[in-house]
Order: sequence, then structure tokens, then C-alpha cells
Amino acid sequence: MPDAPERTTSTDEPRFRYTPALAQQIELRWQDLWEERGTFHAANPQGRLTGPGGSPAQGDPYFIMDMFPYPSGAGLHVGHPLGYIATDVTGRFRRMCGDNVLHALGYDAFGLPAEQYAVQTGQHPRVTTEANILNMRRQLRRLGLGHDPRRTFATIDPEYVRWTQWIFLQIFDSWYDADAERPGPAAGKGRARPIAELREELAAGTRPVPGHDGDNTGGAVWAGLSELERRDVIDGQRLAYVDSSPVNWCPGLGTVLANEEVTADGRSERGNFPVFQRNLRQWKMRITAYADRLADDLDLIDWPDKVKSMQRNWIGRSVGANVRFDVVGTADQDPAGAAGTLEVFTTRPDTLFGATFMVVAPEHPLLDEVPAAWPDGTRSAWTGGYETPAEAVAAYRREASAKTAVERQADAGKKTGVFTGHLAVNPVNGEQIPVFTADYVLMGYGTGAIMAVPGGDERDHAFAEAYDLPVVYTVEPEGGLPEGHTGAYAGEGVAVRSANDEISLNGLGVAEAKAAIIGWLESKNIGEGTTTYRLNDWLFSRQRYWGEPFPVVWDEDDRPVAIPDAMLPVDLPDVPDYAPRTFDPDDATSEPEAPLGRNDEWVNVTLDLGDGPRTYRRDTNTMPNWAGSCWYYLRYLDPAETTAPALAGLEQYWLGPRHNATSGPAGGVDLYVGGVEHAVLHLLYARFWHKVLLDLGHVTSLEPFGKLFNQGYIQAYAYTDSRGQYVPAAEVEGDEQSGYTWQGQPVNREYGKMGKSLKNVVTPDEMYEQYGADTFRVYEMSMGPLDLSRPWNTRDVVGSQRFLQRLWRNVVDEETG
RNA sequence: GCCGGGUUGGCGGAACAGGCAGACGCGGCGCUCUCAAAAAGCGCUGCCCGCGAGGGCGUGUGGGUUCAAGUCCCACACCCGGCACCA
Repeated sequence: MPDAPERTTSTDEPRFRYTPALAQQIELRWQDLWEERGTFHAANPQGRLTGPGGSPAQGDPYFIMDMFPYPSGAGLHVGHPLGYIATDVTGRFRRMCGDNVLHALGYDAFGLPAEQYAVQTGQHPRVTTEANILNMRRQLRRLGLGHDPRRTFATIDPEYVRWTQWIFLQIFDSWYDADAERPGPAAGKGRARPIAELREELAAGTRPVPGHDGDNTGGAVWAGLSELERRDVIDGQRLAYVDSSPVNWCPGLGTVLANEEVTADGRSERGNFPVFQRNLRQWKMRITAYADRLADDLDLIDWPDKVKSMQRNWIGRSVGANVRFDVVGTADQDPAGAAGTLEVFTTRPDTLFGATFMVVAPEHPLLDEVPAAWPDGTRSAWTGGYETPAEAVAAYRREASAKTAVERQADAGKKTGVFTGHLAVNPVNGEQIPVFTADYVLMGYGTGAIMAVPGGDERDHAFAEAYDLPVVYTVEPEGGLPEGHTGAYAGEGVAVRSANDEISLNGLGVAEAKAAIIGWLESKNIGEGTTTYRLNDWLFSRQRYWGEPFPVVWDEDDRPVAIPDAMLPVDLPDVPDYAPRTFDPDDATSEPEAPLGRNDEWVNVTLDLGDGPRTYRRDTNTMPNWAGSCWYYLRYLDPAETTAPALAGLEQYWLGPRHNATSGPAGGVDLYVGGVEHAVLHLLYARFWHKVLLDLGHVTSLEPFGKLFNQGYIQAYAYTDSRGQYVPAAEVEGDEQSGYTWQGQPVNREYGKMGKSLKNVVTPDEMYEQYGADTFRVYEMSMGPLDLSRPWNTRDVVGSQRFLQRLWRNVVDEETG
């Protein structure tokens, strides 16, 4: 029982009433005691981290976690702690039930906003970030969260960076063996293996050399390669690799971005700047190798369906077939010979007999060379009015490349295109069909080329209608297509008009027909069943300062060399100017320039990496913000561990599939609470890293997060005056009926986020001061279900205050104490 | 268009397994305390009719199942979120 507070006002309030002042006194006292006693220390089954008073681990392990915060300069508003309060309540409940609860909070401290804040304030990002973390710690401690304070860390801590870089090197030093059996619970085919094993197998000749024809028996092909060629083969197989392909270049941010960071209308998620496709040499991670496992293992985890479906959508698995069409030479070239082949991907190989033309993306390499003249039978509508295919194709390519993502979306449905002059041979019936280029076919998906079946696909049908191309229906529903049917028929049915001398699909259902035609294509070696994904490899390098440097140097042959583990971490150097080099947001021709490149002494180093001192160039990129958050859950197990990101025994105890089964058959964190905005970013990347670590034997759980819960957002009202300027929401008076006013003038109410610029921020500090942390916590938990978004109303908080007062009165006499 | 989630008083929301709809909180009204106000406490508060007793209506809309439906089934409308020319 605390002493009665000094009376600070002249009221006649009872001495022992539960007032904000008394609440604060109680809260601070207990917060100090919890810290002193280590009340919320979670006990590891081994090692230095024991429970309160040195107690050993007892009860079922229960690992509960929040998506860790980004220490922004603005400090917290009342929306931020919502999830932390919820996990605290759950964690305390489980602890009371006898579980060994692990609950801690670290800080995700690299990244663009921290860097931008530092640039604005003219201070080094480390200075501002550390100050922000301190402020956030203070605000959160006052909330009274039952966290284990020994387990906190920030992603910018050099010891944390060491292990982030170490994991990067594990990925860099791995390749994906699609045929290898996975051991243990991950059973199936395909896993990451150390790159050294690839080299051994190539040298021994037990594996063909990728990208090189020829029989590698006894390592014959391998032996014929120079050391540089060998390194190129190896580097081409790594799970972290550098290559030059179209990437998202964002001049406004001065960096390239991952697909997941670009919105559907072609802008950066952060800053909303235009993003351009450019061929640039960048680091990527081979997440596509894990596409199937990332999709399939969603069945093993307890996540909201919404998030699962977003991930499935993003991965975008389609099962179908690749089919190769011969492209014939035209009259002026070589009328007899084939000019090449055109490979397409289709999910409906059963409709091959209905393919009456082909379409390739404007960027397709087939268009680099086109026939000199229009072939016989070319219709004027196909040529775009040009004299030659070359002119027509060039004009269309120009047009297409000038289109922005927004324009392209707006035009979706309207079909434009032009005949390329090429003719392809439909392998099932020998018919020569025209090859068009059109922007409704995307280079980034499948093979960038399709067989068009206007009888079975609405887009192809629209194109066929616009360019007067023949329509053949090869699938009909039971009872046939209705009289006068127009448009494509994409439904179930049986194959018709689908037979040649060797194979007949007629009468088969869609699934059987697919299987039959794939068998035939494979027997003729002109196609095979295959699976295509929408997911692309993860673009992993950024041209910014405030991130983890790549633990890689480049040798005199311009090949990447890993920094040995013993030399980690590679610290961020001091550079004269850490500001990113940004550009006119619309200037697509600008070139990225990494701030780390501004320090020649750092960039050019002499190192002894095992074969004597040599000079190298450091990699000047930094990792994306996601790197640190890809594995932080592992670091809570013991942030001071010096031999591994996390000890195997601890990982098994806290994350392994287990007994109380709260985390499900895949293991992972028992409860992970955070916003839905990371559905295809952090949550996909972290799953990918975890599976690589699993393959390499560093973890035993199949998934990092067994159960996920998305909390809603606390929203708020904001008010604008007649000029549209925001006015301080706290000073607005009135209600819905009588209208709202600020300083006597009427204002407009809007509903949305809480934010500085909207002048409607309410801070936890104000709540501690006016009501106490417990009232604040009760209010947030009683506003409504956690997964819903709802409005903050400061005046409603008093209800929770009265509730606690009533509770208090039931236990304590307000007059006597 | 496809996928996911919703729709209950003036407002946020509750109703767990089909069993008294509207818990709890805000707001509103009345009262107590006070010279007064604030704070706090007590009572009332879904809508309509009625002085009242009381009556009627009521969970987006229309149907259905059931002794009984916010809850189950069918159809529709609207709102929010995600994806979208992905072959």
C-alpha cells in the first residue's frame, strides 16, 4: 500500500481516491520494483539468462512478440502502443498460467526515415537514432510493459550488424539444389546447400556445369574452364548474387527498390516518387527458389486468411506448360528454314489447337530482328500504316516504353499492338500464324510471349476482334456453345476440334486434355509441363547510407569475395556526406550513386583474405531496412550470444514445434502481433531467410512465426479551417449536431491517421500525466476488438478512469486507505 | 473482375455453442454534494405511440429453416481492405 499522496490541490477529494496522481505513484513504484526484481526475466533452458532471482526455466515456453518499432524522430502517439499493450496483457496472462513467457522489444533502427530525419536535422543518423531510441524506451517503460529488459537490442548495434552480415554471407555462400532431399520436418525436394559442395560436385563431375553444354563426366567440362569462368559459374548459382537486369530505379529517393516496395501505379511506397525500369547491376536474393515452399507452408501456420492470400497472390504460382513454336523465315530471308523458336508459357496447353496468333511483349528479344518486308497476306490493319515491320515494331516499342504504369493500367482492356512480320508454326496443325507485339503481354512474366487463343481467353479475344483475327473454339460446355455465342469461352467443358494425326484431345475434360497434350509435347521435345511465378528475385541493394554495409569486397577481376566471418562486422564508415544523392524524381536517365563510395580510403582496401595482402574495392551498397527485421526474433533468445545468431538449443526450446502447440506444426513464435502492412514485405522476406537458415542447419523450426495477429489502427479526427489548413484538434469545440468550431470559426472534420501535419497527435505522455498508464491501457483495450480500426476520443478516456476508481473503491476505503 | 472482411442505438462497441438484443464506455437527461463551478457519486437513456399502465416496431434489404435467428441457409445491396491485361 503506497503512502497517500500529498494533496496538491485545494479540493476536498478523499485522501485515498484513485486519482491520476495516485495512479502515477503506484505505477512508478511497481515499474521500479519489476526492474529491480527482474520480474519479467524469461529463463532460457541453458546459459546466463535465468528467470527472476536466478530461477531456472519452468513451464511451457511461450514466445510472444510485437513487430518491432522504428524509432522515428516524432516520438510515439497513442496509436503505437496498442499492439504492445495487447501482447503485454496476453503475456502476463500466460505467465500467470504458469508458462515461461519470453517477451522483449528491440528497435528496427536502420532505414530511410531515420536517415531522412538525420539529414533534415543535420546530425549523424547514429546520433539521432540513438536519441530516438532512448526517448522511445522512456515512453514505453512508463507504459509498464512486462518485457525482459536484458533481451533488448537495436539493429544498428555493431554486434547485431555482425550477425546480419553473417547471415548474408551464409546466403551468399549457398546455392539451391532443387533435387536434394530436405531432411526432417521440412521433407520434400529442394534445399539450400553450401557453395563449397557445388564446387566439389562440379569438379568431381557428378553434376553438369550450369550454362555449359557438354558431358561433365569426371569433371571434364569443369576442368576445361578457367578459374574465372569457374567463379562465374559458381557466382551465377549463389542465393545472393549480383546481376544486371531491369530493376526499379527511384531517382527521387536516389536508390533502387524491391518490387515489394513499388506500388501498383509504379511509385515508391515511401515518398511516392516515380519508379523507372532500368538495367542496373545490383544484388539480388534468389527468393524464387523458395516460391513453392513459401506458398505451400502457409498451410502450416495460423495466420489471417487475408495475409495468407496476399502472400499467395504475390507469389502467384501458375501451373501450365511451356510450348516452343518455330518461327519461320519470310520470303526475303530464308523461306525454308526456321528463323528460331518462340517459347510461350500457358496455363491452358489443352487449347493449343485454338491458338490462331502469337503475341510477344514489346521488350521481347524476338523483336530485335524482324523480317525486312511484310509477308504475303499481311492485312493493312495489322501494320499500323508502316512500310516495313522494322518501322512498325520500332514505333510500337517507343510508344510502349513511353507509357507509364498508370497509363498502362488505365488502358487495360483496350488492345493495341502491331504485326511483327514474323510467322510462327502451330506445332499441332502446322498452320502459320502471325506474331504480334502488344503491351498486354508483359516481359516480366512467364516467357514474355503467349500463344493467343481467342476462343478461350477474353484478352486474346478482344485483341482478335480489334485486329480481325480468326477465333476457334476448342472447348465447349455440355450441350455445346449457345447459338450466336460471342466472346471467349473459358469455362469447363470438353475439347473439340483438337486432333491431328498423332493425338486427339476431343472429348476430354480440361484437366485430362492438359495432361494429354503435355505428354505429347514432351514426347516431341517441343514443350513440357512447368510452373511459373509472379514473384521475382528480391532486389537487395540500396544506394543509401543508413544500412548494413555488404560484407563483400571486389577483387581486381571484379568478382565478389566474401569477408571472412572473423573480420565481421564491416562497420559503416564515416563519410564526409551521408546524404543520399537524389535526383529530379522524373529524371529516368540519372544514375544511382552510393554515399559509401565517397570515401576512397574506405573503399580501396588491402586485405589478407588467405592468399596474402591484395587490394580490393569494397562494395558500396547497403542492405535494405528489411535485413535487420528478417531475423530479429532469433536474437531475442540471447542478444549477447557471440558464437551464432542464436544457439541451436535455445532456438529449439523457444521456436521448435512442440507440446503446447500454440505455434502449430511448423514451430515459430507463438504469437506475433503487428500491422497488416507488412503482409508481403517483412513477413515474406523473414520466412525466406528462415527457410535458408533451416536448410543450412541453423534452425529447426519450419517457419519463423507460427501464429500471426493483425491489430487494427487507432485513427483520429482532424479538422481544417476554411482555407483547408489543419487546426489543433485538441482545441476544437462542438459536436456533430451543432458543428465544430476552432477559435469561433467553423471547421471541417475529417477522419484518418494521427499525424503531426494533421495536428491531431495525442501522445502517451499526455495520457500518463492526465490519467495514468493503467487508465490509458484499459481505455485502449476496451475501445473495441483489437483487429479493428477505431477512432481515438480523448474525452472517452475518463470512462476507463472511473472504471478503475470503482474497482479501487471496492478494495480501498477512500477516506482511510 | 477476382480474393478477404464487414453492415447492431446519437457514437465506440457487447451478445462465447441458435435461447431475455443493445453488456461496458462516451454522449444526453435528471438528481446528490457545493455559495457556485469542477471533480466525484446515484438514477434514467434503442425507436415510435401513450399523462400513465401499457402497446407496437427493431440487428443493411428480401426470402427461408426453427418452438426460438444479430447468430444457420438462399439471394441481393452497400461499405472497407488487397490484387488485377499474370497468359
